[in-house]
Amino acid sequence: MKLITDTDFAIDCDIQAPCFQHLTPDEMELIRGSKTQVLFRKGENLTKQGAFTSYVLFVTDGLVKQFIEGDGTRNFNFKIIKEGEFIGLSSVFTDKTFQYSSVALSDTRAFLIEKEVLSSLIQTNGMFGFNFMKRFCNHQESFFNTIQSVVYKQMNGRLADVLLYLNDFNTEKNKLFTLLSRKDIADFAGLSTESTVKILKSLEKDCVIKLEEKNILILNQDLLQKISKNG
Amino acid sequence: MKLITDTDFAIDCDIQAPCFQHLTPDEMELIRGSKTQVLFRKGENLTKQGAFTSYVLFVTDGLVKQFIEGDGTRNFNFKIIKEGEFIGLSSVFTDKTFQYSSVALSDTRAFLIEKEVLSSLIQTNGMFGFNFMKRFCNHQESFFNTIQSVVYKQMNGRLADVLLYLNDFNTEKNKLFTLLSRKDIADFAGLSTESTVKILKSLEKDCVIKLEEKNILILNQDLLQKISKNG
DNA sequence: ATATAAAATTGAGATTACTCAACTATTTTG
DNA sequence: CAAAATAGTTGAGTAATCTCAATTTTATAT
Repeated sequence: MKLITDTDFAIDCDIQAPCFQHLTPDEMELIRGSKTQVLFRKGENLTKQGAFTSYVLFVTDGLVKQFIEGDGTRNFNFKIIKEGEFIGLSSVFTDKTFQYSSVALSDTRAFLIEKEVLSSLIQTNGMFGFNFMKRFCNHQESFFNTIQSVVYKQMNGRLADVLLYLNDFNTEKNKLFTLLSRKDIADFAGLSTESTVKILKSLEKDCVIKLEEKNILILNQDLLQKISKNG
Repeated sequence: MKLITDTDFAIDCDIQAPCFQHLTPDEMELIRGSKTQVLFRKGENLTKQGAFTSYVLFVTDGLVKQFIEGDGTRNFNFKIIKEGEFIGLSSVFTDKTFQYSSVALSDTRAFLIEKEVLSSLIQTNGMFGFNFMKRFCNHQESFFNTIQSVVYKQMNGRLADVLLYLNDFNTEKNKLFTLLSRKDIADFAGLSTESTVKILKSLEKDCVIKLEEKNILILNQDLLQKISKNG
């Protein structure tokens, strides 16, 4: 965890983020004064489940996985965070401790904003507050899909869902799949690593996907969506 | 669905609800003007998954189950709502349609508030907005527990979790368990009805619970909590 | 009150997905 | 670069949970 001294870069970032648009210059200055930018190395924790929350993170570069820690051997991965997204929003309103852990999948830049500052801005600037909450809601929406997948579907459908979800983050710039282990993918689907490997291989045999080293290419998106529905 | 004309009662309710404390008299009048009170009979839908959201509900009396609709034969019940709680808060910020269904377990009184009114209040009255958001967050918090239970635990642990959760609503006035079928309980735990019945019977044999008609008495809360942990 | 429908219960068998063990491939470290 | 550690793969056996069918109980309607 290394501090970045280049404040120009940091200031650029917060000005560009759409959620900061409704702030007055004074309010913007308040944010600037209370934030610090941090570089998280691949594998480092941005949040730790159970730890006290004193700040909110805003990711400006990199990829992060969010997960619920289980009994030690198992985690449940529920979200990938990319640049332009917040981590730990609920701490502003209610949480004393983080409900989940977050780990950088690649070197990740984020700035940390004291939650008291955000809290007071939300209360004094209703427009900012409303947009901030909008963001928070969007975060939560995906939980319904996650629960649907985990509760109703079985192995193939769940893994299909996960592949489709992860594929959206698999760009030229950031090849998400190459950053994830088989266990990571299994933890997204709530399956054992072995089952995950077996299904991946079987999907490859059926020409739905192509496994090249760690990267995964989706060859037949339609079929994968069908598997997601019927699973 | 029958309109209640007794507005005095309705006005009493909104004044008493703690979340309406930070409103000015004018703002309160805005709420009064935009709301209508409705009586939902047992079994009626308060919200229907997929339907357009035009209002938020505030329950003043009765018990409601919230659930995600599955493939037709299966639902996943994730929450019980009692008096003093909102339904459909996220629609104020983002949702065009309801993400879940809600059905009255007993005759339920609720008032409906146009979401545009709440939306503008949140933006003009930051304090109200902040408290409103706090409420919304508390609603969402339980999702982490739900996911934990569903993903990590097996039958006994999941059912134990569900019994402990439901038991908190099982008061003298409102005997929740008598309003729930075995399938309802199964849908909370994400189990088949048959498995649920078998575990209930086995818990009764071990003197952890007592089944009297539809009501369920928890005899050994500590043991149930242990089962929840180890399951 | 009786007939009918719905819900609860029970057991047997089938299915799903996991665990374990062995092995191979890849990555990391001295 | 070699050795060790980690990650990925595969198959066989096992455990968990579901499905189905039969039966009993409870609720509803005529």
